[in-house]
Amino acid sequence: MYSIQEVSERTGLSVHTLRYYEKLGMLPGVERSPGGFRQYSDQDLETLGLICCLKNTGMSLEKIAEFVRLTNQGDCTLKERVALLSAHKESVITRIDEMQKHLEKVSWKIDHFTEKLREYENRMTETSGAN
Amino acid sequence: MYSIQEVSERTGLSVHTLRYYEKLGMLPGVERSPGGFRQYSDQDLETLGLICCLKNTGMSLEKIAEFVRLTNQGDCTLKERVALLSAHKESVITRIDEMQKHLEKVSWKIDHFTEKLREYENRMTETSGAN
DNA sequence: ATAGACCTTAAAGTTAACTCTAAGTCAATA
DNA sequence: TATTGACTTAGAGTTAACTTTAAGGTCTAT
Repeated sequence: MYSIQEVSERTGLSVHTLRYYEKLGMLPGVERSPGGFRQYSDQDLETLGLICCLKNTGMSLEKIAEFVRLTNQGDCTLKERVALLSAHKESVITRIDEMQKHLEKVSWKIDHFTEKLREYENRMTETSGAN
Repeated sequence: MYSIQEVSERTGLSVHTLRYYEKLGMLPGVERSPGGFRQYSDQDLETLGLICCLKNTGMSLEKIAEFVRLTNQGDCTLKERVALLSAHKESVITRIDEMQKHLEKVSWKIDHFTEKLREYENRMTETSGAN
């Protein structure tokens, strides 16, 4: 069992964010101590790991909460969960592909500016540093 | 020369967004008709193309505006611009890499759920559809 | 038994990037 | 010439994802 502070350190999410995620239904059923403190299980950490993966690949918190809800409904939602994750996977692959294309254009620009910079520095050298 | 409407269609940005970008300093010096309407040049479209590349690879509008300001200061900012774009390029490469790692974990989960789903469906078939 | 760290909830504030509204100007057309 | 529709500005509203604040309860070490 881990305190919210420990989980914060392990996941890199702030304690505020952890409570916020719970409120959004992204991490239901976290146990409480007699005093009402959250006590995270290894399973909770596991779930948080997947949540971070989904978040870091651009899934909205709302969608993640939907996925978690399905998970808690048991095996009868397995098909839906596979569909949800597969659709997400496809969209991420597409996005990475687009980013790579855009990045290529940025690379061309860098090359172009580097060339222009070389010319500019030559001009500066020819006029022996004046202006 | 293109009207804001035409530019909106060509770039996929809304007319609101185009004016907003201009207000943020991302596209200064767009010409105006006698009546005060914006008249975009081919150069403006070119600049918008780069802006979209930078935006779609995750650069903030503020950073893009900074880049455009440098551009308008002429060749003496070439070095800075190369540095800015190169740093951006590196960060995008890193981000793509991270996304691919996260995506791999999502793929494992899909495989795992698919396997569980197969087992689940077998159970359902064995009990000949009941429950 | 009490100080100080750490926990609680509810709700307001922040930031980025739009997105929309209001009130008015300009241009082509019936 | 009067209406329609595209354009103008300034500024308010929206959404996602936090982040902070307020007001207070709990735990641990002395």
